[in-house]
Amino acid sequence: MSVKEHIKEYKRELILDAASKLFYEKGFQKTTIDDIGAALGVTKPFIYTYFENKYSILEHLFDQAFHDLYADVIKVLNNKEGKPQDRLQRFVTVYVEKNIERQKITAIMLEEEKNLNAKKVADIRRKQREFDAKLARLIEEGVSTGVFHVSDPMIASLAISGMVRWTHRWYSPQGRLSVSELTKNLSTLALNLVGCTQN
Amino acid sequence: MSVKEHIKEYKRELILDAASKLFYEKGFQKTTIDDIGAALGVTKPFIYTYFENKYSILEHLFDQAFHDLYADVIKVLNNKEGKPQDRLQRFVTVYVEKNIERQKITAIMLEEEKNLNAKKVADIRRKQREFDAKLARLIEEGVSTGVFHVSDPMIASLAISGMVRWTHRWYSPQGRLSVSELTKNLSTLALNLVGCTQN
DNA sequence: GCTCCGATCTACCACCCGGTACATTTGCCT
DNA sequence: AGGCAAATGTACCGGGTGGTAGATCGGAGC
Repeated sequence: MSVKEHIKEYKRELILDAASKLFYEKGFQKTTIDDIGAALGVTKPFIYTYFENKYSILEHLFDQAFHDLYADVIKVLNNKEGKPQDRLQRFVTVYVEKNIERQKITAIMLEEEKNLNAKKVADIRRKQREFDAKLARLIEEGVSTGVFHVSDPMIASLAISGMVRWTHRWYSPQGRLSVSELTKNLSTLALNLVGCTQN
Repeated sequence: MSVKEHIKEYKRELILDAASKLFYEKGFQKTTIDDIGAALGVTKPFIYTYFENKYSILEHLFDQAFHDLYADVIKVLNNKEGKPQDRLQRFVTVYVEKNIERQKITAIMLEEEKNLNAKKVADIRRKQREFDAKLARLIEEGVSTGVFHVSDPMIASLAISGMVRWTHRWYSPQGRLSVSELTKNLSTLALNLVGCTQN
């Protein structure tokens, strides 16, 4: 990639950053392209040389999110080394960390899904289901080896996801809890939830 | 209340119902007053005789939601009869039922909060915090009587709320689970989560 | 059957905002 | 330095949508 292309890519990132901040604060529909421009000290056509239209900014934000939010988490889920209880603990830790680290985009993904086209929504839903199924399978392993005790691994999987993803609504880095205290607490609660009898 | 006023009230409810359906499907900003009118086979000025403006429809929806979503749940939380584990189980059951029963409005409350004014948001946040604190207190009681085992009741409270509220994203009445199976499962998971050692 | 009043509709306005044509500037290459 | 292309700004358009004024319809009471 040439220097020029690097610069172009960097400008795209700046736009995406400004947009994600505004989408998080005001919502997609209520932020105008002029708002994004103003945040960068730039005018509308600047934005349009880097993105086809307003919708495409949101779409890129979702793509970026899936890439650097889920990549690591899925890696942890796919790593079959260690006992199920250790794997679950590692998973919850990374999942919580990622959710906090990228709180804005996490919130946007939940709140602005309606503004995506049907194809993109279907794509996201599919990835989400795969993710949930992977976690369910991990829980199932723990059940079959006798360390976890739940009657329905899929529900437990969805319960854990809900527990983790809800953090974006209440956790503040300025609050009484550090991220590591939070991850420690939530991974313990997750192990409780699946009825883990060993550590 | 006179017959006339009853009819007026009924028409307001019809508008709110149509609006909530559309807000759920398309989002607040993307649904027009004409959309709402069309859904009712009626024109724009009809809506405006019952609501001051578009925003006020959303506000009434939130008020209604707090009234008939939280009223019963808070009642259960306030009811101090029985052992903590029974109370927690009752709470989760009712909370899940209400979330499913009023899935549309539950989703709207999470996704459209940005469209409320600052005062209303502050009001909602305060009610939410009170709610979370009440649940935390229940968990704390269980901890102090030795049936629950969590290090931070507030986090456990928020974890349970997340677990329950997430259902609106994945539960479908057409799916494999009945509501009662769901409530049974989730209340068990909640008891696990708080490390309940008795039943 | 007539009148009056309230409920609802027709028709319209005005503004906001996504998007674009074209002018202008900037900076790179020779 | 000069010229050229790419990047960015100025100025504008046009559609969509919240909101409203005044016409019209319909029913209750006499």
